[in-house]
Amino acid sequence: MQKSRAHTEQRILNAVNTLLLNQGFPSVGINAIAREAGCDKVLIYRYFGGLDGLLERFSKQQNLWWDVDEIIHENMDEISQMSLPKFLDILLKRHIKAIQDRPLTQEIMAWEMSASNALTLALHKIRTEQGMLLVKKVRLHFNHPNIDVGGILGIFGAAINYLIIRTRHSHSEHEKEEWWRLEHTISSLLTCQKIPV
Amino acid sequence: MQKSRAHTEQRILNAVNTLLLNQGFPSVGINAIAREAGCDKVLIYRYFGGLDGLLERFSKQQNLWWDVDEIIHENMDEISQMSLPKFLDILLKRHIKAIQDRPLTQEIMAWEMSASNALTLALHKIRTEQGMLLVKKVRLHFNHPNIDVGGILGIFGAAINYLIIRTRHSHSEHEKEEWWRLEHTISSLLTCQKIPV
DNA sequence: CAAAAAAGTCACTGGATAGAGACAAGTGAT
DNA sequence: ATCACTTGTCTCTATCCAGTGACTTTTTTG
Repeated sequence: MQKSRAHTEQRILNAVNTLLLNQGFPSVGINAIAREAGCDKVLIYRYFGGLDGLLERFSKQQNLWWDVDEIIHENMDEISQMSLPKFLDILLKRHIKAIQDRPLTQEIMAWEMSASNALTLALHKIRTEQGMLLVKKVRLHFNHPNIDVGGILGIFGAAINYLIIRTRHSHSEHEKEEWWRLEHTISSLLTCQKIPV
Repeated sequence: MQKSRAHTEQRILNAVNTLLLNQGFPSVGINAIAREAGCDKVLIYRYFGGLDGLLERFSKQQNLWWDVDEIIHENMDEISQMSLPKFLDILLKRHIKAIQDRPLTQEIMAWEMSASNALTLALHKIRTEQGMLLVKKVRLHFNHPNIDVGGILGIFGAAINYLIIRTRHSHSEHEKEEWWRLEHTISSLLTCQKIPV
């Protein structure tokens, strides 16, 4: 084991990752991280200035949220041939996939429900920023000023986040079916084909 | 201070309530409860068999969730004059109010995101039961077999829960407006008046 | 009134936590 | 090679936590 600050810092950062994924956020503390990293906890204070500094650094080297290009990768022509509901439906499906692919983000979103720290703040910031960018971009292509695109994406996004967080540790076969049902219901609500008056 | 088991038990149960509301679920432990109740923690073990037993008793004397009658108080005639979307919209607005009126439930729902215990299990049980009853009752009045009433209520319910949990400790004036916007967007989505193809 | 049962107090164990200080070992420059 | 600096280990304090056993006080019961 070499004596190099860079390597130790990385081991500590990796320990945060491992602990969050395997034990969940309640286990993330100075002692547990040092134990997992195989180093002394005093190094966490020296190198990162404590847990909050560490989490802030950690947040910066992680890809915690989608950016707009991960959610919209059509060109202008393809978009303009679509209806707004259809397009929103696609965006939400990509949002689901993006969050499902980020178990770390799921854990931090769960953490967000009970506490505030450098990690949850970083997540909140990037999510808000990208959310506004996304709405702006959608607005650019579809001119329906009386439609609350942000509100619609916000509601379905909230529902998706809630369901992902609550089911993040159960991996039954039944679940795939549930997610399929969810996506189907979202599509129905957006495209309004299913509810007769 | 009298020496009566019944009174002490009630003081302990009240302490759980106070702690959950004022300090949040991370503070709910044997020591803190005993301190708040002004008694020795050994009594919690004797009377309730430990924290889990206490939480189970606590859950039984609380009104943690709506029952169907709190959500549907129309008679059959009134319902049959309504459209299904309009009716679901009303149900969801009542759900919002019912949860907003139960700060204890909000806290337990937040707890649910990070742990499982007697309280979260009790909440999960009653919520599932009442949810199924509600869907059943709606189905009774509106015969639209191809509409996934449970799915629709599930999605909007999830969104509402998520937003309530995340904003449960911030009481800005701005928020009332946000909730109004939320209800408005839900109405739009259900009644499908706002999204042209 | 006296004995038994219940209610309540106190002190302890064993384990975990967040910090800080003292010290040893390695590294680089002169 | 020596000196200064960095890296890393170890120890110590002070709290907090859940849980248990021994004890005293009060209440109930015969």
